[in-house]
Amino acid sequence: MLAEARCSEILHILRRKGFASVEQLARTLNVSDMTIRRDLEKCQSSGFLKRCHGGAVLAGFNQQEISFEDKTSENIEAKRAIAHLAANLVDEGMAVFIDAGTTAFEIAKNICGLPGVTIVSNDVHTIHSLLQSKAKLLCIGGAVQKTTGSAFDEFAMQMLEQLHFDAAFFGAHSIDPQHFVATPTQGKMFFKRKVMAHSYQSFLAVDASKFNKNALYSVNHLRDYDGVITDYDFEKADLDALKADGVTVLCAPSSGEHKTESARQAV
Amino acid sequence: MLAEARCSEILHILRRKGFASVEQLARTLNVSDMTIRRDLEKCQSSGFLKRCHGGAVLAGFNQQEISFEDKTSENIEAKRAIAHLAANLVDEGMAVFIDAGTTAFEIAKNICGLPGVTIVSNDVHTIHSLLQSKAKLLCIGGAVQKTTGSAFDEFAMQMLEQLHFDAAFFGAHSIDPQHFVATPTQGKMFFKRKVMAHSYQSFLAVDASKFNKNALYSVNHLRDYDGVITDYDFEKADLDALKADGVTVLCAPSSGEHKTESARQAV
DNA sequence: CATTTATTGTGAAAATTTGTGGATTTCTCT
DNA sequence: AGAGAAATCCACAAATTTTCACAATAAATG
Repeated sequence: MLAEARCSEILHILRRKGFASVEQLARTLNVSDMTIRRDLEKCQSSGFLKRCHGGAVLAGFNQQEISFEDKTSENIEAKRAIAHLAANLVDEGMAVFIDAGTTAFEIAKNICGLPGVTIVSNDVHTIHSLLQSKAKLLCIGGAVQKTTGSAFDEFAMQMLEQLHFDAAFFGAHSIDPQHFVATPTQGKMFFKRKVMAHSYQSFLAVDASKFNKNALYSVNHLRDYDGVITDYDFEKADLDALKADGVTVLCAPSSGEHKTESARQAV
Repeated sequence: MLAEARCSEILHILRRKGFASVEQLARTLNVSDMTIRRDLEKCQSSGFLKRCHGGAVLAGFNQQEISFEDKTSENIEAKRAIAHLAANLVDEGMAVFIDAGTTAFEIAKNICGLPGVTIVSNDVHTIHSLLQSKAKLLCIGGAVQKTTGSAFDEFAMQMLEQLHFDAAFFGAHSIDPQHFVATPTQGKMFFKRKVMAHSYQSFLAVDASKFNKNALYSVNHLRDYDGVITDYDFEKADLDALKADGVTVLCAPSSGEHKTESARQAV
């Protein structure tokens, strides 16, 4: 049986049962458990399932998935470092868009103390958490997706149409090897694009775990951002490839040295 | 059974029953109670349930969840009673607007379990607290007032313009002796009026403390509502005055007897 | 046909999860 | 308030799963 066929069989089983153990799958498909683990790893990075100790669950099967991942996120350190770096890009009085997700939220926490800053977000968690801060808050309305707590429907788009940000900070679901930013939801794709179109500057904040993964909907390219803030510890070759692609990288200190390639200062 | 699957099973049980004991879960899932405790701990940190001595309750329901509200509102008992009464006015599949404030929020908690219900609110607290519920959520966007956590600016008005509710539940700052509902902010006045204009039915939910107070902006009259839900223990003379004014009063049980004056059933 | 490349299996070390017994805390009831 | 019961927490051992490096196998290439 081909590897491809095995993967789709795994997904098929998972869709029926919701979850499956490594041992079970190995027995069913007549391969070693190591092979199953490698298959699961592959499927996970394309976003179809979520790996867990002993097996895997279908992505979105239990709503836990998202918040679980976020809350227990190991790389909260990296996110802090990224947020710290991002904060330098914001000045007093700016109107800043904060994307949904924990990475962007960390940035918001770092800048909400600046005088006269306005924070705009479509993420209920972000808005709710910043109620006690000094920042002015603007909540993007719309149907709220329960798993993420964010809105990105037509209402959100419509409100966006009437706004213009000094800067926008985006998170990302994944960045593929060709340096395209991707997301698993169509609505999010359109929404993110429109936010970018309505922002003077745009920055992408991604921790190392987001690289070399895939998702269905391609949002845009890394070069479309004024800066990509990350803690990923690039190989020299990778950095050269990024530079050749016209990508501006701002490396967060957590990964060691500062590797700021043609970094621009915010206005 | 996988740990992940076990956690989602726990949540599943909890959603059905509201509460589950450690012992019970351990028996059902064939694991030790220590394991269940560790699972509950995990689920709690992702906010899906609230741990308590002997077991766990579903987050967003009973007591615990409203702990932050508790401090701001003394007469939570009355609000519960009012909310309970209000819940009878809502049926499956309805689209319901929930006003900003703790009274209306209590109502939201009471109806968010109904199948197919859509909750619409301009209150960040309400939306945020209902993320774990079954209800569909629509967040009214706009500039968020820090003190109340709600939006009622032009953006909010604009979004409202495109919505139509089956029912709207309002709170109130004050009700003056002439039975006019008042609020201290101009924006809120216009907003509330527009919500009412866009709702098939409108109900006012007010605890006893709101009566015979004043505020600058007069929103409308008690008779403009399809029902006024309260725990206020009216004198006979007061009730007659209200009836003479054409007001429909629905008294919540907390104040003793049911005094439902020409109460209407919801569609 | 030899060589490279990708895929799969194997075993040992590392990490994670689970159960157990005993100390500690919390709850209940007088 | 205090005794007794129940539940929780803690630390450690046992079992299971994962990871890593490397060997074996199969497929592809020149």
